[in-house]
Amino acid sequence: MTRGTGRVAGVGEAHPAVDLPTGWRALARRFFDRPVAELAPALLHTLLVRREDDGSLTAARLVEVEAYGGRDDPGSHARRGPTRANATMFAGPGHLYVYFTYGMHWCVNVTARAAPGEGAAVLLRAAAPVRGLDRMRARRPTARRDRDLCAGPARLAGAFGLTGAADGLDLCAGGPVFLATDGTPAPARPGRSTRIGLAPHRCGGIRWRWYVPHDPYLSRPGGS
DNA sequence: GGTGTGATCGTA
DNA sequence: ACGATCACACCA
Repeated sequence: MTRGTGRVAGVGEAHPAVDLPTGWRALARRFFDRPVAELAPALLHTLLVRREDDGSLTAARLVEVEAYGGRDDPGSHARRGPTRANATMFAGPGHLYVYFTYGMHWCVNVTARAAPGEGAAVLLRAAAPVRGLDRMRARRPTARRDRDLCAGPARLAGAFGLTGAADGLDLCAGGPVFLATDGTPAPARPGRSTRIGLAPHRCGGIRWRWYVPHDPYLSRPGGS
């Protein structure tokens, strides 16, 4: 699968126009074109949306994200410059960066502005399902409760059927995957912590995880 | 509710 | 070797 062509596995060619529910609007390039630590908390309460093959929408509201930067960020895939696997982190703001980890899981990021020659992206860690719950359940039969469908980066990727085939997709080109807002603002006082799952020497003391306080759909209870 | 562990493979 | 993880077993 070619990168960034507006195609996703199991999905046809990019569709130029998407009929969104009343009050929803797709996020434009300028939304993503800012420093990653500013973009990340601004993504809370926005909607990840996928237009399925049959025209139906799968959507979930983001409640937990993490920022990953460039050479100065010891926890980032981009810390050592571009490689085959992390190339999309260097593709400019508003692209989908999907990577493979632990030999079996996919995780989804949204790229942000970065310094010249550097990369940056926001890991989508958890979301509250909004539409297409049946399809999410079909893709994730091991999820016992609906609150487990998108509670975790690999779970979220699984619920949306996003794999390496979606890596490099442009989120601002009318393609099958994009972000939208229904007018719900990001929390004025988001929860904040260090990032999850990083080896101690890679944390760098950086508190680049943001989440919606007390939200039931977080990847870990209580959020902190 | 919590903790501990095996699975599994592309990349460096 | 090592992961920006998950599901399940087991204990409480």
